[in-house]
Amino acid sequence: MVTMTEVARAAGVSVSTVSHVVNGTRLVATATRERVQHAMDMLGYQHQPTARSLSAGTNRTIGLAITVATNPYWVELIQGIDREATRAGLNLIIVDTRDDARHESVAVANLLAHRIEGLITAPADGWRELTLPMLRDHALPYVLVDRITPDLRVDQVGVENEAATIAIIDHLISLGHTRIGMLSGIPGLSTSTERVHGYHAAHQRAGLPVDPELILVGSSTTDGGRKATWELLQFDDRPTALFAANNSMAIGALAALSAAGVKVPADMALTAFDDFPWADLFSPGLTTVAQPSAAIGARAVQLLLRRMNDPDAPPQTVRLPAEIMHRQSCGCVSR
Amino acid sequence: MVTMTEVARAAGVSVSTVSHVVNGTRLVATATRERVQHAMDMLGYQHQPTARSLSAGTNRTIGLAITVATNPYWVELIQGIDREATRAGLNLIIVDTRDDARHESVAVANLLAHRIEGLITAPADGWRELTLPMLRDHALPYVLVDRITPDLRVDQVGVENEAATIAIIDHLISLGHTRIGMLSGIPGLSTSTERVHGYHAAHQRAGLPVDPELILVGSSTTDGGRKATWELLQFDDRPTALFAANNSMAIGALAALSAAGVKVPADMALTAFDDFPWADLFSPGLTTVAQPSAAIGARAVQLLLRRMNDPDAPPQTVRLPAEIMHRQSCGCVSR
DNA sequence: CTGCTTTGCGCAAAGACTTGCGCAAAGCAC
DNA sequence: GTGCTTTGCGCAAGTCTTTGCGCAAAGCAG
Repeated sequence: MVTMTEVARAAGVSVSTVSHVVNGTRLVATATRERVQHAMDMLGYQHQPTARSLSAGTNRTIGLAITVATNPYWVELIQGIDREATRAGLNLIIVDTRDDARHESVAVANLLAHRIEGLITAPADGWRELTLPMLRDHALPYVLVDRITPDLRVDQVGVENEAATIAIIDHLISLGHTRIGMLSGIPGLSTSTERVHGYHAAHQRAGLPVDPELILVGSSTTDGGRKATWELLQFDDRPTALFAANNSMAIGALAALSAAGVKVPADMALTAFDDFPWADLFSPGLTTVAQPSAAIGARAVQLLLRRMNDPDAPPQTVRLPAEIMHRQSCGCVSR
Repeated sequence: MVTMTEVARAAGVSVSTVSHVVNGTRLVATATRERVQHAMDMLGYQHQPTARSLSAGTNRTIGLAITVATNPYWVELIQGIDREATRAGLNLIIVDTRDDARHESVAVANLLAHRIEGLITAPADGWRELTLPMLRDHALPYVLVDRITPDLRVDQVGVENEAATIAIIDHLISLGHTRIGMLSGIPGLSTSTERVHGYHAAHQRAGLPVDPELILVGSSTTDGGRKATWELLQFDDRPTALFAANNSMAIGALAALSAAGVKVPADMALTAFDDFPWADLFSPGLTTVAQPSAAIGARAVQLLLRRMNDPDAPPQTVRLPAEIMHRQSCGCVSR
């Protein structure tokens, strides 16, 4: 492996000078700089940030701890983070948390061992007990994405769950629906509770009573969505519209409805949180709430950068607006 | 940050002893070892593999360079690699290649900077020119997954594309189909060509002629699949069955067929490569070729381990068998 | 008790890089 | 020409860990 020492010898300068041209940390005469550059090219010098991090304690690398899941929302989030990190000159390395607090903590320990200087994470349930203490021990700057913890003073980015839910429920109400079923996500996650809040708020605003029986837990899975939908279909006083709090449950709902021979949107209107690329390939096309995943990711990187530069900055919670993608399943017959 | 020096002082031993108890590299008297352990616990010592890699040149970390995509196949592959790496005591860090050779090379350079000791990658087109030379320069052990390059003597793992395709086409033929349309993937990738080979081989074996017009490029995307299907529907002598070479194209096909009012499987049988969780939620359920993604990932890790231990071992190409998931879309009315 | 082996541990160099300090040369005003 | 400021660069210490070498103590056979 070719080291700075060799480059220095080849260029006839000291290693400190080589270091300074590599990092641009102090002025180096143009002629000297070019000699060094040339020597590096000749020898094929490869910088070793890992050694730098030893002495300088910095390597421009941030970590992302997230669950690697098939959900397009996560994938776009990761892509958004990756792109923004690249733009900011940061290296990004990713580890899988498996959405499990125990595994999350070992994954983060792994990142820590690689001397990351900041962390972005979509915390699993149990994160506060297992992972957070490690981050504090290391005084590592971090920001939370997707899942917001309101009672914690930390930097975090998510979508406007409540407002978006209100908007879509509102839409259903304006179409004349008064009994709207809801399939809610994994209990305990902030995203789940916020969406339920939105459901209530929309009803209240419209002066409509909420029938608590219409809110079923679908646990964010396809199977959970299917079962919950099936239950709703058993009611004497069936809902006429359905809102699934994420895309997997929506797919489950779709399956249950078609199995039961319920026509969408004629017999039942259907809407969902989370857009996905083939949402309009179903017939009818699914009306969804599209999260700005990439923007959320980018914003997370920016927050992290800010925190890395100023550890004492006041913590910030950012909410990005979502967009309703009108298709056919809601029955409003647009396009 | 607490270093070995501090632990050593606290335990009243030298740093070398601390290092040896941490790594188990030489015999340390039980009493001493316990003192050191205790000191580490008290001080909350965190090992710094990055510093080790400086002097010892090893840190037990491997990298994964892969495209972070919504395709469930990739996701399961990543999960398989992650689990097997954990089992083997290896740390895994992931970077996104965006399935683009240029970006892939910077991502790999990033990994290299973190002193990984091995790499698993699903190479993008152009990999041989941009990334491979870097790997060779660094003498880095690596293994390829998913995409097999037959003319390169390297370690690689993939699925039996040809055999699996033969099996599924055979199934269609046995159901009486003689004109079978094929939607093929991104041209140039080994997976694509192998599946086309399988298509031909199955026909040959059955003594059936191949009509080249029936093989259309769908480029592995939903949209490509839809367009190609639409074209096939225009033929006077329409195919009676369809085989999509990946899941995205299958979804596109499904969309095109339903838009055209073609009933599956009555008017057109449909099968596809790549299973996905909600394949049986469509009606009819999609008959697919399921790849053992997790097993492929695990195997890749094993191959890498072997190569890391023995750089001169003969390169190995591993093919894992796929499984046909019979559902309704093929028209064979199983279950 | 002597001399040899084994067991247990410390010393110090090495590994690749950064950076505070300080020196020398050049530039400049007077 | 003199004295002061810039500009440009080298020296060497420091970062955390590993490991070859070698020393001391303990164990043991004779």
